[in-house]
Amino acid sequence: MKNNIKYLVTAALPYANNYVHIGHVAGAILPPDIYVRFRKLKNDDVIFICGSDEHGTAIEMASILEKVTPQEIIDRYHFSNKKAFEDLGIRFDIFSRTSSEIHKVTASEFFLNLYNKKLLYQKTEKQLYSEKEKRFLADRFISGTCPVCGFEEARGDECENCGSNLSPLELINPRSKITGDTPVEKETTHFYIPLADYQEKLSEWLSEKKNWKANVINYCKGWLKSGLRDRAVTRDLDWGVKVPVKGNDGKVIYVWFEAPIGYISMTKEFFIGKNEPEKWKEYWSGKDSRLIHFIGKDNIVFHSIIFPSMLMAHGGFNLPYNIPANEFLNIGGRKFSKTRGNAILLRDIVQKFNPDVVRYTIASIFPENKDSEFTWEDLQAKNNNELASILGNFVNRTVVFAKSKFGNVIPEFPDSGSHMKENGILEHIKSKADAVADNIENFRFRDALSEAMDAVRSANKYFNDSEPWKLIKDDKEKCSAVINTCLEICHSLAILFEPFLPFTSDKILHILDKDTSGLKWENIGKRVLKSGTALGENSILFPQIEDSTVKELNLKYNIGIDPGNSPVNVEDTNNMNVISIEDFHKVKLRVAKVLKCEIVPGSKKLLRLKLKVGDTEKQIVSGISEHYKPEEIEGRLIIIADNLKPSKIMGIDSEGMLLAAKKGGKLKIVTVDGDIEDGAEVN
RNA sequence: GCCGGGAUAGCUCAGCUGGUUAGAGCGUCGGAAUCAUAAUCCGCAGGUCGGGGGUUCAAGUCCCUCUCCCGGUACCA
Repeated sequence: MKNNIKYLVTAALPYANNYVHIGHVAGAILPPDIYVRFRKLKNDDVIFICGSDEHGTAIEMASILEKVTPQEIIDRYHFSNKKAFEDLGIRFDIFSRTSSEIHKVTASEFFLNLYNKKLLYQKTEKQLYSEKEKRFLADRFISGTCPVCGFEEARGDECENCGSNLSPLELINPRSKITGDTPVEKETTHFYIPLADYQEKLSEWLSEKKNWKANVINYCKGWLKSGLRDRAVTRDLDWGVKVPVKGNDGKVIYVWFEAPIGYISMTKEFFIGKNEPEKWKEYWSGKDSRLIHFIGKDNIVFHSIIFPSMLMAHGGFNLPYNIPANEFLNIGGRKFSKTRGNAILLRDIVQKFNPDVVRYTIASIFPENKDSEFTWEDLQAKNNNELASILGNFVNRTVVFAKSKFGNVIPEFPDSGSHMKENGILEHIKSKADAVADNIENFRFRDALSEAMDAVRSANKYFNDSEPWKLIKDDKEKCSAVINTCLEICHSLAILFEPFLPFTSDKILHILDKDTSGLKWENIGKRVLKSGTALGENSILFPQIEDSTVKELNLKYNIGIDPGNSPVNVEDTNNMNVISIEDFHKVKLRVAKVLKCEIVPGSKKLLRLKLKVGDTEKQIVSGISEHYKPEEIEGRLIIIADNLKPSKIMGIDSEGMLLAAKKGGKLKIVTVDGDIEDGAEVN
C-alpha cells in the first residue's frame, strides 16, 4: 500500500581518512539499506543519500604525514569505500562526496544565509601559530609537556598519560607535530554560532519526539540540561570550504558545520542527475516528507542538536523526523581500533565472504539498544546453522525434489481437492511478513530478521509435515500441490529477505526462472509462479564455513589473546607506555635452536617449529610462512619468549613466541650476532 | 569528581508504564523423519536477572549503596 509520504533517508557520511569497518556498517550503513530496500518493495517514495566526508584537519594531517596531497587521501578512501559498499549490496541512490563543487556552493550559501541574517558573530582568540609553516596549528597538530603530570608527549587536546583535558595554550614547550618547531601565540578571529539561542526551540521540538529511541532522547536531554555552548563555525585551515566572506583568507568552514550540509548538496546532485534540478526541495521542505538520519551514537549530538539548530537558523528546511542511532559494534570485547589491528575492514570481509552472510550476521547483532559483540564464530554459526541449514536448505530441498520428481519443472497446483494446509502456510508466511514490516518500520531490524527466519522455519515444518517423499509414491497430485506451494514459498521468501539478503533473493529468483517483476512486498504469500516453467540451475546458496577459516581469522585479528595476561600492554606505537625493569624481567627471553620447521597444513601463514632450548625441547607455532620458508629457518638460532602462557593454534600446542621485527609488510626474525649456546638468556 | 548507559541461561541478546511457573535464537542432550549442504521437525534440560539493603500484597522492572565495564564532561592546574 503506497502512502504519500516522501522518505529522505541518510546514512552517516564516512570520513575519508580511513577504510570503513564493519562497526560503521552495523551502526549507520546497513540499517538504512534494509529500511530503504523495504520501502522500495512497498513502492514507497524514498531516496537514500550518502557520501564521503572529505574535509577537516585529520585529512590534512594525514596528507602531510604521508607527503601526498589531500586529494590523494580522499580519493583513496572515497573510491575504496564506495566499492566496498557496492560489494556489500548497499544500494545508495547517490554516494557522493563533500569535495564536490555543488557541495562547496551549497555549504557557502548556507553559511552566507546565516551570516547575512546576522546569526553568526565574530570573536578573537589566541591560538598557536607556526611561523615556519605559516599556519595556525590545530589541536592535534601540537604536542608538548602536560602541565598536570609532566608527561612530555601530551597532545594539544588531552594528555593520554593522566587523562587531563587540555587546551593547546596550556602545554609547556609546545611544538608542532609536523616540523617540531615551537609555535607562538597569535590572535585569530572566527565566526561562532550561538547555539544557546536555539535551546528552547530544540527542547520543545525534542519533547514531541515520543517514538524516538530512548538512547537518543537521553543523550539530547543531557546536552540540553548542561546548556549549549557557542561553537566556532570556522577555523584556520587550508583543506575545506573557504569562508565566503571577505577578509577571511586562510579560513574554512568548520567540518562539523559543513559536512551535514552534504546531505542537502548530495540530494541536489542526485536530482540534477535525474534532470529534475528543483525536485530536491520536495524532500527537504515538503510537508509530507520525512528526514531520517541513520547514524552511530558518536554522531547523536551533531544530528539531533547541532544540525537541527543550523536548519532552524536557516529556515525553510524540515527538521529530522527520526534519528534511529545505533550503539557500537565491538570485537573481542574491545572497540575497533586501528592500532590494535583488530578493525575488520569492510573491503576485506566482503572479499572473504558472501556479502549476504556478512549482512545477515551483522544485522542479527545490530547494536540497537547497547553495544554488541562480533565474533568470527558467530559468523560461522549464523552461516552454517541458520542461513545454510534453514533457509538454504529449504530452497535446496524443494528445488532438488522438483527437479528429480517432476522433471525439472514447476509442478501444477491442482484445482481439485482440499488445500487447507497449502493455503494456510502461505497465509502464515504473509502474517510473518506483516510482523517483519512492523519491525522494520519501527527500526527493530534484529526482530525483523528473526521473524523472517521464523517464516522459513515454518516452511520447513510444512515440508516435513506434508511428507512429499511419501506422497510421490501414492498421491502424486497432492505431492504436486505441496511442491508447487513450496516453490511459491521460495518466491515469497525471495521478497521477504530482499532487504536483508539481496544477492540471495536474486539467486532464488534465478533458480525459479522468475524475473523481478513480482518482487513486491504485496506479493508475499501470493501464488505468482507459472506451472510448467522449467527451473533454472540450482546452486548451494550458503556453503559451509570451516573451523579452520575461523581460527585463521581469529589469529589475523588478534582475537582471543587475553589482554590482561600480557605483561606489556602497548597501546600505541607512537606513544609507548613506560614499564618498570621488573615488568621487563617478567618476560623470559632465550636463545633457541630450530631443530625442525614445517608448514602447518591448511593454514595461511603458520609454521610449526621444533626447538631446542638448553636441555628442553619445545614446539611453537608462528605466523611467518609468508616471509620464511621452513628450510630457511632450520638450524638457525632465534630468540623466543620462553615463559609465555601456552596456547593452541589450529589445534597445535604453541609453547612460546619467536621475536621478529615487522614494518609495513616486511618481517625479519630476530637472531643473535654469532654463535652462542641455545638456552642462553637474553636481557 | 560529576552526568549518562550497561551488567539477565554455555554464547549473542529481548524483557514497555512493577503483576500468574523470567523469554528468543544458537549451542548441548533425547526423540521423529530421511526429499535436502548429516541439512529438517518435535521435545527436555540450563538463570538465587552483578553484590548487598529497602519500598510494595507483588521487583529483572522503583529507591539506596557497592563492584566492574563503556561513553561524555569539569576542576585542581
